[in-house]
Amino acid sequence: MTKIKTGLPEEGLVRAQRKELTRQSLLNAALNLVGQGNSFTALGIREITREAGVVPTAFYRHFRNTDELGLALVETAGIALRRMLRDARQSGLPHEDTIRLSVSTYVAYLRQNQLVFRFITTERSGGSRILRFAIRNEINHFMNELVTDIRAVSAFNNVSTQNLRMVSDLVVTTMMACATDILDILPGQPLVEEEMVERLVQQLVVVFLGARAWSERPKGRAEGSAEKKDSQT
Amino acid sequence: MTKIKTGLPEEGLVRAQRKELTRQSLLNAALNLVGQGNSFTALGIREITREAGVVPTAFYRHFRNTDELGLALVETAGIALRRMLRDARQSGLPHEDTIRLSVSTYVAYLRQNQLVFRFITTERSGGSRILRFAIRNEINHFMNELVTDIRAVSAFNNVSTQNLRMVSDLVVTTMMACATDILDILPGQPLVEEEMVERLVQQLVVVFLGARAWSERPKGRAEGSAEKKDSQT
DNA sequence: TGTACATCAGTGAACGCGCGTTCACTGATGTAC
DNA sequence: TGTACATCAGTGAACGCGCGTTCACTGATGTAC
Repeated sequence: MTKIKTGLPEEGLVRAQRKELTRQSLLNAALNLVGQGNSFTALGIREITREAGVVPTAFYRHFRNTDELGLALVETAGIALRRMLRDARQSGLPHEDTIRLSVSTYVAYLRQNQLVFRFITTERSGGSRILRFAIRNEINHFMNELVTDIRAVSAFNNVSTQNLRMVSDLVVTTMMACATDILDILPGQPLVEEEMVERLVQQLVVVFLGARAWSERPKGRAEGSAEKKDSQT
Repeated sequence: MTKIKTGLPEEGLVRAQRKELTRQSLLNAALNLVGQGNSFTALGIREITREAGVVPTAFYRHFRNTDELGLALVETAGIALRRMLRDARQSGLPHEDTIRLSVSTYVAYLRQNQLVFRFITTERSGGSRILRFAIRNEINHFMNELVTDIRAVSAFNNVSTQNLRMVSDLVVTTMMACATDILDILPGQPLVEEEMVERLVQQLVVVFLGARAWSERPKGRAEGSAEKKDSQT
């Protein structure tokens, strides 16, 4: 009998593909459990494999321990973040409408990758040391890209890199904090979410206004003496 | 034989006092374990009692479960926060030097109550639902007091409460994020800490500059049309 | 003050349970000829 | 194409261990008279 290639999932897949499928179901199982309110740190191998529908020992074919699985999840989150930035890079100026648009993109991604983001926000400070640093690293990458993006905006092209980093850090912190809040509200409360999104928009506007004022302040002239540029190209 | 009252600890204490001592050693044990890098959520009763030097079953004389102990810790943190605000309330204007002073107070408190704050920052997003909400509640209290304090500053006395809350939320978020970072660096790196403190100061300055610009922006006139007041009484 | 009884913080044995990890296995898939 | 062997993802039994919780207890402390 020759190989049958049907359109069904599971059938007609090579061994490596089936293995990858199991791996994914383990990752999804962990995310689902975290989504149900469990702390990832407290998850056990048996718990995860039970949720994934495989035998406990199958776990070891894919990961050495739960930390290794966690690192794989961090990578997933990093990919999502980078994808988001690519999508958001259509806009330019940090004015209120642009910010509102970017925030919309952001919140949409939060909702779309709810479980991964919940994992990130909870384990960023609560997880094991290795996990925390991996996540912080991923967020740093995100911040660096943000620096590049902000630099592209004419209003900020005379600000020192160091100050840009400081501001970007502030922006990212604000966004992450909001993610925690949004992901914690129950699904049936769209009004609360709207309020939170509006608050985030306002806070980011405040930050950017402050950043402009900062770059124009008389004291630290190291960053270049900018004249007021109400650039709205 | 009559009661002997010596100056020694443990001796000459009434039963209730001895009980309170054990309770405190349970709380401290949990904090120490969290400080050693453990996630509070993953702590067990046996682990805590072992660290405290009592038998596992003694735990139940004080708490029904670890969540109840966690709530007691949240309360401790709340007290520390309020004490800090009282200390910091000596200053007035949100200018760079004042902010630097407040931040110094803040960081000193962080160091002084290192374990409690580490507990707060890790469990704020990583703990059980009940714990997360208790912590958020405590932080909200903190924020409300901050609103009152900021309102007292002349430069902001014409800003709507809603906007003040939005800005205060931003301030608190920034401070908490910095706490996470500072508490995560190793003890022997004072330089890194200095940098982090300086960054926090700058970020808060940016936020307050932004807040002033926001309250003066032409769009939303609901907050009152403030003239520039470079108030440095 | 002294005595007799009550309280209750902390003890220690015991329980059933789920955990992580080992091991030898099975049988479908892959490979060499 | 067919055959014979190798690989290896997933299985299932078994292990020793620490867990949370129960229970009856002990003996110092507290209270009533």
